[in-house]
Amino acid sequence: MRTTYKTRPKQLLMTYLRSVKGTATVEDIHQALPEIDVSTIYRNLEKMAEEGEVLRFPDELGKKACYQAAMETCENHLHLKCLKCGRVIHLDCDSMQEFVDHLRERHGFTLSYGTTVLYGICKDCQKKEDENNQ
Amino acid sequence: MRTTYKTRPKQLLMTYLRSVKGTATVEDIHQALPEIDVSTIYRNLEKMAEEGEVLRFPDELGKKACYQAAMETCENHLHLKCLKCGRVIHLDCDSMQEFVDHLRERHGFTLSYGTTVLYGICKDCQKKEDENNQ
DNA sequence: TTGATTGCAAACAATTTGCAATACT
DNA sequence: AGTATTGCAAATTGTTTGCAATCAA
Repeated sequence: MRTTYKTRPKQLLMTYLRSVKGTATVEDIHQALPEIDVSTIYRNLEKMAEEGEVLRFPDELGKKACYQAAMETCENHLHLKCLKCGRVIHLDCDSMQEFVDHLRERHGFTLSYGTTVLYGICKDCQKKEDENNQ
Repeated sequence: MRTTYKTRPKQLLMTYLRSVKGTATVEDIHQALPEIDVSTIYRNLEKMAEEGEVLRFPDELGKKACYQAAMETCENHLHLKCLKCGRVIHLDCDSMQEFVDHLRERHGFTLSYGTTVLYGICKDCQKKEDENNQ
């Protein structure tokens, strides 16, 4: 019989996470809620992530975790990063939606969310490269 | 005038990375090449990643980095992770290829590589859920 | 009251940095 | 010779854990 207590730290944590637009690192959270110990933050986030209340992502460099409150309408973020110029292209919803539909139709998989960066060469850099090779 | 020396550690590193099918962690590399100090491995990998010679990914948990020699044909990894059962579905190449083509046609973006996990509900869990709601 | 949860401090793991010694050209 | 690069050791950063004190039910 595993009971769960509704404690102050937990409530503050969720309130804070829900108030944040995007993702927050443990450091962000601890700065916003200095009265809560980092170990408590880590412990709760892990549990909440297991239960699907919050989502966990690796940060851009894979060095720390980012958390985000799981919303009803969790946006799918998809970015295309050019290996040459570093430009980040935000993939529009239609392109994403098509892919989401494809996943459902062909794989029976209902996408809830995803954050990722795809690396490649963008249009402009490709053009430049082509011109140089001419 | 920034010159670059072709040193033994660098060569061993690249040879090793190219011999590995997928990605390798710094630990993997250091175990394979114990004569090279980890700091040297880190320093070189960072430089190589900047120059595009190797690719850097966060590992599954976002706790450490994985590196991979940048190949001509760099496989795109795409996994679908079910939020319910945790099952990981490996997305087949065709689905991926379609998406890659779409990116090129519609966005002029040439995808080099990408590693990501998309979270959602898999077919089986959906079925179970539907049955329960009936 | 009883077990879940917290804060603190110490442990761990991954990565980075300073610096003197060494290797490359 | 002169600079880039290395190995080593120490420092940093992100995360986890043990444990006694505290809190929620």
